[in-house]
Amino acid sequence: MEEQYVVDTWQYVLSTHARAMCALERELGDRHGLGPSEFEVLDRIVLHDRKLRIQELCDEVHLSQSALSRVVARLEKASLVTRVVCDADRRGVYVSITDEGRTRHAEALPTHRAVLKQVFTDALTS
Amino acid sequence: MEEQYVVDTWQYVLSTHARAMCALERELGDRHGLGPSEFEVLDRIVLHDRKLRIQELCDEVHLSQSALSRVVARLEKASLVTRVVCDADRRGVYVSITDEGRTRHAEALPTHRAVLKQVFTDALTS
DNA sequence: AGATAATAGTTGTTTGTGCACTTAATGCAA
DNA sequence: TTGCATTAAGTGCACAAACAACTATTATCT
Repeated sequence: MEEQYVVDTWQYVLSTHARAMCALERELGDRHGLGPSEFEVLDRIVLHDRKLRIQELCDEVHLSQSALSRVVARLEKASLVTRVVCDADRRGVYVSITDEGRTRHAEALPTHRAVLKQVFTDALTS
Repeated sequence: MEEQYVVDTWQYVLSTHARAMCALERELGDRHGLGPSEFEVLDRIVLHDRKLRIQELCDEVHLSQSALSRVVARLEKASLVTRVVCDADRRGVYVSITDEGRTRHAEALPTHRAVLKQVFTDALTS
């Protein structure tokens, strides 16, 4: 693998990530009261259309288990998800989305996609 | 632009960024006592091969001005760079790399590239 | 069965980052 | 020159994230 390819790709990833994250934080935050991590968790649950274990979420969003635990705690406090102990394995916790959570996610989804589309478009034309 | 393209690209960026950042933090930290941001700043100065203004660095690394100010402060404390007030515009600050900084950067460079190469290779084969 | 290891999730602590604000210097207009 | 806006950089504060330590439950081994 070429050195220059590695450096260029990394530069692309860094710059895209920074601009998209920044824009998502602003837009999702201002318009829907959600952080990128909060949205991501809701999005995963909606995508799978079922309750998920913390660890399953851990595999999909790029957060440590402890960070994820706190994201879920914030979401629960905002009544967007509920936590229930799994009775097959009582160590585990299922996270379900509430109706309010579904609504909020549905509202935020177009914003999320629009921001990304904008960022990727800008990346091509600059 | 296709919705699916946007979602997939974003997923790629998120996952690559997370894995590379995590690995860089670990390897650069353990082996060279540098964070990714610290390395990035040193790398930019070496690349340009001259002292740079804080704001010039700001355009190249993806950090806020305040975060950058603190990175430079940490680097200065570690004697890897020096800060001198620009006498043309006395608001500005030049950041120069020290010999020790050059040495440390030269040591860390192969690690940095190797980590990225590894991450990108894994991404292709998984 | 009892002891030990392993796993799921939460909590304490530290650290890096962004935002808003401050300080200092420069540019510009009347 | 004076007054005011602008720009460069640093600082106080709040917050999210990672790491390590902890609790509770389950699996394993003798």
